[in-house]
This record gives sequence, structure tokens and C-alpha cells, in this order.
Amino acid sequence: MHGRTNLTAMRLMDACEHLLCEAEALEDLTARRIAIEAHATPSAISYHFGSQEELVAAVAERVYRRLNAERLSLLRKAADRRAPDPPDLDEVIAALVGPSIRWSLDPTSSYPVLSHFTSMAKTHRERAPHYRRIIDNVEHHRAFVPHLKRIAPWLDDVDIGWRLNCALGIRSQVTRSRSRTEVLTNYSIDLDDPEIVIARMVEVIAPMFRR
Amino acid sequence: MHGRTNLTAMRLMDACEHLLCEAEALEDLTARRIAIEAHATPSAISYHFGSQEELVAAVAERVYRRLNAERLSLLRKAADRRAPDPPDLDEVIAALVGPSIRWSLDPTSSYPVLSHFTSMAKTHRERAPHYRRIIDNVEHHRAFVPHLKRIAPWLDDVDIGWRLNCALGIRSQVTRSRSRTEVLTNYSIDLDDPEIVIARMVEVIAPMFRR
DNA sequence: ACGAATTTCGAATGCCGTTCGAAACCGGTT
DNA sequence: AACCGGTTTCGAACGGCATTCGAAATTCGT
Repeated sequence: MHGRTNLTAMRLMDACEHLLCEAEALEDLTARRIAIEAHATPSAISYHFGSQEELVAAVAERVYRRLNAERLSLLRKAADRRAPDPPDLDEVIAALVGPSIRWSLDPTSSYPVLSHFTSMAKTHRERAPHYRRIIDNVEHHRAFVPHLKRIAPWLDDVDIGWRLNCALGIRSQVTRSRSRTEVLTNYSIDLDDPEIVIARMVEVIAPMFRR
Repeated sequence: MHGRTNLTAMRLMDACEHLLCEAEALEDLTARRIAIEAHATPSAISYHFGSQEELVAAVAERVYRRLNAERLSLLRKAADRRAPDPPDLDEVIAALVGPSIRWSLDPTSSYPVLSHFTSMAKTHRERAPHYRRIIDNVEHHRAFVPHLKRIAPWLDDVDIGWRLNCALGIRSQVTRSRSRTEVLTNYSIDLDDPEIVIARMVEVIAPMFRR
């Protein structure tokens, strides 16, 4: 009953993810198109997920898990490399923002799902539980706190969290407001090269954690 | 013909602005509701603006102008206070992000128009000319470049533009992802006090412009 | 006061997401 | 092999949406 382990439920999620990646704008995603691509009918979406909104949320959650796994893996690697000393600050920052940057520039990644999802959360009521469950989930960001605290022991948890939040804002600006970033930097930075962009971000974020 | 200096065109813009401020989500804004509030019919929107989208864009542009005027006024004030010496860095940053922060916390301001507008630009095709005209307009940001360059002469235009862009990302994060900011800072910062928030932002942005 | 141009209106169009009852399908029991 | 309850699929609705368009109404220069 209403299971999402069902075969067509899976096909609906895959179709939705694929369409979200291809879609230039969120309005290109319609229940009818998803259904056709999944060889099902629009009512299957309501049946298995309750609504199209919740289908997208389920897909976004799946993609988020993949991205966060990559982030945490890089963080662990950075911590292990220097253990038992504190990890390298630049490396930690790169672990935080790197995966998003690389995904957003990789045309084969599912990054568009995430940007479409957050804009959908704003278009519909953001307070809805199936949105908050995903948006307010910051466990994967909290994992960075203890490491950053070892690097900058003079900052307390609030300071660290605030700086983390600022770093995420910078990342969003770069991944989501590309045209603005281009104009402000006079088209002089190669925004297609993830490593250049990450280095630029580290250059700006690292000083937040230094005296 | 299709003029937006018309009386009902004005009433449509006012109604649209008002509804956008009240609206919890963008989906609450419908052509019918706008028309009712403006004592007109939905077709009046198409007639005067071409589409609902373009009506919202026109309203957003109007609000943007008010916000940017405030920003530039603060910047000028900061420059004048120290002339002919370079202005105070903290004051320049406060001029850049302050108005947005204050507006976003002032329930009587039209700030919701701007956040709804940017999320609408993402929902519909972002490349459409009436979006780019507004989003890519960064003249009011460019005005900050020469002042920042005097403060940090070792940075070139690209560095300054990049840091400006990062500062704007931080601002967006704080104004638009409030619940995330709250969680990451353990609810320990009073996000309702604009001056506290601005001080926190200066604390993080200023180091970008120091050696 | 007339006529052309501008503005308003209301019905119709074609989308959209979702609902709902009937049909189809499935695995386990007689 | 026939049956059956639970699960899934389907297709025809429904109401709401933005927009179009021709006809009515209004405005304004003459």
C-alpha cells in the first residue's frame, strides 16, 4: 500500500530525477511528463507518493545523501591525513564546498535536482514537513564543527556554526548565481574549472578561521 | 497602447506588490487575486504587462531601485565621512549588506517581493530577458569597487569583484535561509536584531579585504 | 458631437495536479 | 482450478490556472 519500494515507484523517481536534470526550468517538470517517461500514468504519482511535490522531495533526499556522503568522505580523508594533529584548514574547506562545486559543473551529475528542489521549496510553502525534513537537516554540516574547532580553538560553537553558514552562502552564490558571479568578476575567472573555483573560495573562507 | 503608466497598470503593480508581501508562498499569487485587489480583470495583466511574470518583474525592479538607492546613499555617507581618506571598511560592508538585512527583518518593507522574485526567476526560465535585465544589473554593486580598492590596494578588480560576490552570497544565506542559519548557530544569535546580524557579517567579511 | 484609438471585459482554450471508481493483477487458500 | 482480499493500475473526470481574443466600452483629439 502506497509503497515506494515498488517497481513503478522506483521508475517514477528515476524519471523525475532525469527530467529534473534535463529541465531548464522547474515548470518543465509536469506529472504527465514524469508518468510518460516512467511508462505510468499521472495518478501513479499521487498513489505512490501522495503528490508530485513529495515525489520531488524523495528524489532530492536521495541525491542529497549521495552528495553528503562525498562531503563526509573528503572530511574524513582530511582528518586522517594529519591525525592526530588537526586537519589542514584549506582541505577541510575544500571538503565542505568542493563536492557541490564539482557536481554543479559536471553535466552528468544530478546537481540540478538540488537547485530545483530548493527553489521549489520556496515556491510552495517552505514550512511543509517534507521540505523541512530535508532543508533543516544539517547533521552533515555539524560534522565539520569539531574539526574546525581544533583548527581555531579560540572560536566557540556559535562562531564556528556562523562561519560554516557563511561558507555555505558563498557556495550557493557561486553555484546558483553564475551569471552574477561572471559579471562581477569581469569574466576573468574560469568558472568552468572546479579546482580554480574551489581555490578561490578557500582563499576567501579560510581567513574567517584565522586570527 | 500597452502602457504601464496607465492608472490600472499602476493599481495592478501596487496590488501585486502588496500580495507578494503578504504571500507566504509564490503559489499564493494568482492573476485572479491580483486582478480582484486592483479592481480589474486577469486579462488586464496580459494587456498591460504581457504576462503575470513580467508584472512581477516590473514590481521587483521598482523595489530593487528603492533598495539600491538606500545602499548607495549609505556608501556615499561612508565615503564622505572620511574623505579624502579611504572610507572605513566596516562601514562600507555595512552599506553593502545592511539595507537587505534591515528590510528582510522589517515586516512593513517590501523585501518579500525580492525573494519571491528570485525564486520565480529560477522556477521559470532564468535566461528570459526580463529576468536578466534585473538579475544581471550589478551597477549598484560596481559602485563599491573603487572604494574597496582604496581600502585594499593590493587586490585587483577581479579579486574585489569576487569578494563582493561572496559577501552577497553570505547576505542571501542569512536573509533567505533563516532556519538553516538558526540551526547552525544553535539559536544563540538574535537573528531578529539587524544590527547584531550586520555586525556578525562584518566580522566575517572584513577579513577578506585584509592582508 | 463624432470617430479613431485605447482600454476593459467575459467567454473560451489548453494546460496543470489531483481525485475517484472501476478494472486488472497478484499470492495464498480451498 | 476456481476463488478471493489486498494491492496496484488506469482513464475519465474536476477545479484552478494563465492567457487569448473578439466584442463592448471608454477616452480623447478634433
